[in-house]
Amino acid sequence: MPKLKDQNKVNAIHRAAIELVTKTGFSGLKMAEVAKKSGVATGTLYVYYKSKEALINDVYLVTKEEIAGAIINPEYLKETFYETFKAMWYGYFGYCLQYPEKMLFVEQFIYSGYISEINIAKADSNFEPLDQFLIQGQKNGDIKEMDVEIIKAHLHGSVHEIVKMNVRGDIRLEEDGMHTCFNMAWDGIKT
Amino acid sequence: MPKLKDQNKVNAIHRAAIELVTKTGFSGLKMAEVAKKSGVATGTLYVYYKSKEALINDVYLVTKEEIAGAIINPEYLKETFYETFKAMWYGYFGYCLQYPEKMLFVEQFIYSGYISEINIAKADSNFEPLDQFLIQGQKNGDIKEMDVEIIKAHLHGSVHEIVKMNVRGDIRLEEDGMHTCFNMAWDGIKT
Amino acid sequence: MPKLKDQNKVNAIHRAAIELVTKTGFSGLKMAEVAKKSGVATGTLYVYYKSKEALINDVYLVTKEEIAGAIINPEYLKETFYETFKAMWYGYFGYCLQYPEKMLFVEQFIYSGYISEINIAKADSNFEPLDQFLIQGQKNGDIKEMDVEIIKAHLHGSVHEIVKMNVRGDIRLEEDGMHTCFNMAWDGIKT
Amino acid sequence: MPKLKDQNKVNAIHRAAIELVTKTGFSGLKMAEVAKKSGVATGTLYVYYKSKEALINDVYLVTKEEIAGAIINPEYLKETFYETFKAMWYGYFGYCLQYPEKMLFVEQFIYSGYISEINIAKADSNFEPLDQFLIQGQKNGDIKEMDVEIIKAHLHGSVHEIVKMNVRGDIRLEEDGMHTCFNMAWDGIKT
DNA sequence: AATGAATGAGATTTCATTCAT
DNA sequence: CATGAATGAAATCTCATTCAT
Repeated sequence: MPKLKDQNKVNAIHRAAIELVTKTGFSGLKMAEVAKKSGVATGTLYVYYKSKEALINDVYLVTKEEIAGAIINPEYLKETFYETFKAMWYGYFGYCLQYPEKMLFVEQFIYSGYISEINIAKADSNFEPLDQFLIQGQKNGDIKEMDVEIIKAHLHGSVHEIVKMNVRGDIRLEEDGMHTCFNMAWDGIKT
Repeated sequence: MPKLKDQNKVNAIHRAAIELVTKTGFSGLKMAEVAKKSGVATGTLYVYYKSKEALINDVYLVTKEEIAGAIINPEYLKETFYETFKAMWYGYFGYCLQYPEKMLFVEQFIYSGYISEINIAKADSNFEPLDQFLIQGQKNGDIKEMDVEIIKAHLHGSVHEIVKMNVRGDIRLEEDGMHTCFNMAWDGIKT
Repeated sequence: MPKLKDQNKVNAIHRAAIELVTKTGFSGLKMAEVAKKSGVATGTLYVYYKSKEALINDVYLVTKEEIAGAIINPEYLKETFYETFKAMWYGYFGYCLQYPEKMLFVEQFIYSGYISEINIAKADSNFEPLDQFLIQGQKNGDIKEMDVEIIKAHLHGSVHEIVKMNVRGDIRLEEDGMHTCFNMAWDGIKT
Repeated sequence: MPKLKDQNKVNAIHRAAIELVTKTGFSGLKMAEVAKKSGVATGTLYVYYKSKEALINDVYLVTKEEIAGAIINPEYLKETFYETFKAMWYGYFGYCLQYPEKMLFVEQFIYSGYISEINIAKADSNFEPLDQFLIQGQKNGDIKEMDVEIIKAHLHGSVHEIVKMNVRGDIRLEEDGMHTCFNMAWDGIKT
């Protein structure tokens, strides 16, 4: 969490960190480069964060919140479970396609050696409503009965890997392809 | 690839590297620690590999081959597509459950900043037969029509995330749970 | 020397610098901490002093003057050399007991790497009358014949070390102990 | 304490650190300079010590032991308390004259901000025999009755300040001067 | 004058790699 | 081949000082 103010700078620093991690991995993330890319002096990074670790953890937290927002959105509430789920899935898939760096950052973070357990828990709490939604779907007989964590893992694992393929250029996702992906997701979990 | 011989040492070095990467990520992998954990001197690492990058790439290649072997196995060939697929899926899932460090190593490698493109291609070539198998399934109308890469991404993304949950202790997979996971996978891709 | 005015702030800055030096040494003295402890902004320190060195030198000079005043005091002039000396010694000892931070600051200053030779000489000039007094004592046969600088070194070295013990809590000085200390001092220099 | 070996290097590092501290104070001690002066690479310093603080603490400990050896020496044991004390005093005074850097290092260390309490206690334990000797002298009525710590403080405070004067060139100690200094010391503590 | 965020030179520390033994 | 102490380039971090407000 930033010590002081100037949200513009905080944003620029976050953006720089995320992009650099995506390009070179956590091992390649250098404070000097973050500084340069975000247009501040190295010392300034330490005005906002007490260490590289703190910076990375903050980026994680903020990004996770953003991701939660891409899934959990009042506009996505529809008549049926299916329709709501579909809106959420497309929300998430679209987010990942648009911001694959953020998706990658978050994914790699957990195995980066920079984890703060407290932050993980804090970040996870943003997804509470999603859990509730899925549990309701199970009660209504819409989707398979099993640990909600597994369902979420199955769903986002699939999304992530597909988006990664797309980013790497190994595939080229068309409108159609996306729908088939959704069908795989839905067919997998529906009863 | 190792410069010289003594397969025992090579194995010990691989094991150490994999375990350490899982614990601290690539950013945290230190040659000194690899040496200590594998019971050799730092200098010795450079007898076997010309650099950290070379070591990591070799571990990647060897592990990818091992993984391919866990999926593509003559014993898994059955009467029907479904049965063969099932055997393969369980083969992979079982491998990941048993060696999550290897699964994680391989997964993170691509975004580690240590990639050698040549190695990636070489590693991927091991999975050719799997592609053929899936394409045949599509021709036969067993599974959905779409880019095979996407199907693979969908499947292994799901497996990885579920295994990671299990490793972290967020869920506890029983015999039953595994079957439901398989059903999610199969229901997702079947026609 | 302060650039401008507001004696309250100057005093607060001095106090802060002295206390911090006592706690962490000159190597640990940070302008940011001086600012915080004295209740001003870092920038303000540079309104009053052109550099850290200038600040430290000013504190040194002012404190040395204060110390001279604790020793050289018209009220201390008595009938005999012994009585005057005794009054001075108690004056100095009492001062050091009351302001050990100032004593320590001054003591460490010389080896701090922040010395300005001019300031040292200026500070020393305050002690001229003490030199005269001691020389007179030698002429009268009250105290041993030897370089006055040595006598002063002997006396204040003793006082400082005893006070430091007391500050550290290694000893607990009572009224009695102080008298014995004085006797050590006097017996050492008397003829 | 050194991690590994090569006592030559350890000695060179110690010597460099002591000389540099004497010249520029603790604030001026730079690892790069210690490395250069002792003829090793900066990295090598960290092979021997885990931090600047550890290095400084080790120098302190070793130097304190050396100092204890300069005072507590079987050859100094004489017929009378007076004679033994005299030998010890000259031993210490001589040591300080010969190695003023070490004396200064030790003196400044305590207020350097680099103290490790454990080390202080460990270093002090070397002086146990001296305490015993002084206590015996009090029992025999040779010297004044008072806390031994105060006597030691009085004595070494005097020695240090006189030696410092000499080093600075403010005085020039002759054979004679030294004897007078001893007389001040002895007259001060004798009964 | 006063502020405190921003700076960047410079310090400490790390770690992949080398090399004498 | 094996070793591990030594290296030094490069990274992280600090902090005196500046400067826009």
